[in-house]
Amino acid sequence: MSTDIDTSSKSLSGKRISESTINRLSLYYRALSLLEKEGYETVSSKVLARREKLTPAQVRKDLSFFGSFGTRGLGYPVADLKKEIAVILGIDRVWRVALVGIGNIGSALVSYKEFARQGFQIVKLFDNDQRKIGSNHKGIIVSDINNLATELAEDNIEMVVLTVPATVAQYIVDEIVKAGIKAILNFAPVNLKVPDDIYLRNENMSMELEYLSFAIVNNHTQKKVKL
Amino acid sequence: MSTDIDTSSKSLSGKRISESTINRLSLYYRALSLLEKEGYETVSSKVLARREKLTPAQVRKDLSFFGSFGTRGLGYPVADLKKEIAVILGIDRVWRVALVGIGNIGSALVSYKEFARQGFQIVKLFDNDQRKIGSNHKGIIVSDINNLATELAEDNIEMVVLTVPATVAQYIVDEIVKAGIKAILNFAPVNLKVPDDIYLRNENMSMELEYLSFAIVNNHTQKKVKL
DNA sequence: AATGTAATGTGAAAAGCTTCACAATTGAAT
DNA sequence: ATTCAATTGTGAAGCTTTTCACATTACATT
Ligand SMILES: NC(=O)c1ccc[n+]([C@@H]2O[C@H](COP(=O)([O-])OP(=O)(O)OC[C@H]3O[C@@H](n4cnc5c(N)ncnc54)[C@H](O)[C@@H]3O)[C@@H](O)[C@H]2O)c1
Ligand SMILES: NC(=O)c1ccc[n+]([C@@H]2O[C@H](COP(=O)([O-])OP(=O)(O)OC[C@H]3O[C@@H](n4cnc5c(N)ncnc54)[C@H](O)[C@@H]3O)[C@@H](O)[C@H]2O)c1
Repeated sequence: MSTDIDTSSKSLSGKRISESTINRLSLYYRALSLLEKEGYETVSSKVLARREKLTPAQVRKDLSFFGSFGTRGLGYPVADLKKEIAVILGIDRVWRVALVGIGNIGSALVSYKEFARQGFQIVKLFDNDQRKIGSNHKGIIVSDINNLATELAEDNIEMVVLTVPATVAQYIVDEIVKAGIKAILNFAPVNLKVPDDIYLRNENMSMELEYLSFAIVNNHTQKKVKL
Repeated sequence: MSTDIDTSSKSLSGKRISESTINRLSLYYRALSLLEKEGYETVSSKVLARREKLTPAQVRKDLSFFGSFGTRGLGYPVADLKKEIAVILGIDRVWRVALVGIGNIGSALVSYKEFARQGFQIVKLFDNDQRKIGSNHKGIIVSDINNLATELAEDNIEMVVLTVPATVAQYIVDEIVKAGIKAILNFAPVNLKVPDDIYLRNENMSMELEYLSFAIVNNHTQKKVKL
């Protein structure tokens, strides 16, 4: 047993948390939000697992990387665990996000209230189309892409959502990196080159449809593919 | 059963193909399309890997699950390999897709020409909003959600893209399943329950933003960029 | 024909991730 | 106070995926 006073969360130094674990934390967070609304005070790994189609062992293992949040015999305190996960994921704060490319998908994302509710506030929009620059989208005036660097800095932007055509995505991402942004969510179906210290995630919808196509054609089972 | 002579593709019975391998096939396909446009006739696993930030061994291993498509000393024939992958993924044909929920994100997806170019043709739209039913989106008249089952069948729809509010997603998905659809791409941030024989994929954008948030806050060293 | 070079295809090793299984702990019931 | 039931936290086992390394093959050059 530990003799010192344990402040629930563990130090992560030296530990490598897998991408899958991080993604599952998002699922736990979502499930806990719902459980909280439904009035649950505690939840077992078994119930939490069932809610997101995972296994109880997986839930416990994932959480154990970050601390001991549960009570043996009882389960996890819903509200507290939710807060803990928010801290781990870094969503216990507001992130100032800019979006570049106010086209079809960009407009849809700006209108999406759930992002702001999760702490991701889109506060800046950029485009290169003169008809769009200066126009108002959900209370935000679209800025000229030529002012990207200065306005990103002025507004303390920390993340950028990129929804420009694939043909210009690499050029724009280079500008975003030059401006000092460290995290980018890209929707263009192209493999962007960024320095090692930039966090880049890609949203690839065609890939998901192609997965479905493969599944049907090869008569494959959801988790483990059997041909 | 089959007494066919062996064609270039391997017999895959009993072999398990990982989800990652399938996803990487999509990336190879994308890279090959580009290489073809650029005029390349052959490509080595080394070059193909560099194009999508993977390793040459991974490329060769992935492809080897499905056959021997390359020539030692030379590499892979670009156009042929592209066709082979199209067959494997089942995108050497047109898929008839319906979209349910013509809101912000649904409208963006309907306008997205790249899907059709990849063989995913959105040919049917459904909504429950009287102001939307009967209206024209990119040449498609929005149908009443109440006619879902009959119209999906009449139109030989094989996949559904679901872009309705999270609160009604489970109800709608039940109807879609009842109508005999086997593949669904869901955008609502909710864990949908479907029978084992239904292929369901989820597009979760909040999860990607939360990953970025985690990465920044924890100064997370990423092994690889998420596909 | 022989040699050199490039690059595949693939078993085997290494690394990574998930599941197992159980001691430990808590709260409730007797 | 003791027993019982529930459930966590975790090392170890089991499984999957990735990487390694090299024999093999094809073509070009001499
Ligand atoms: N629409 C979808 O459903 C969908 C789905 C998946 C992926 N995508 C991808 O998302 C991206 C955007 O798609 P879309 O359908 O919204 O396209 P779109 O043409 O509607 O929007 C692109 C926007 O980017 C702006 N833009 C172009 N060049 C720019 C530049 N140099 N600087 C700043 N802004 C610039 C345009 O003015 C336009 O507003 C594309 O890469 C597309 O492949 C779209
Ligand atoms: N907008 C985004 O950028 C975004 C991003 C990620 C996820 N999502 C998710 O996608 C879904 C749609 O988001 P949105 O922003 O487009 O919302 P939206 O409200 O603009 O669109 C939803 C559409 O579904 C229709 N609808 C509602 N109930 C229906 C029913 N019973 N049958 C048929 N149609 C019905 C509505 O009439 C509307 O047209 C939501 O689940 C949302 O969480 C949206």
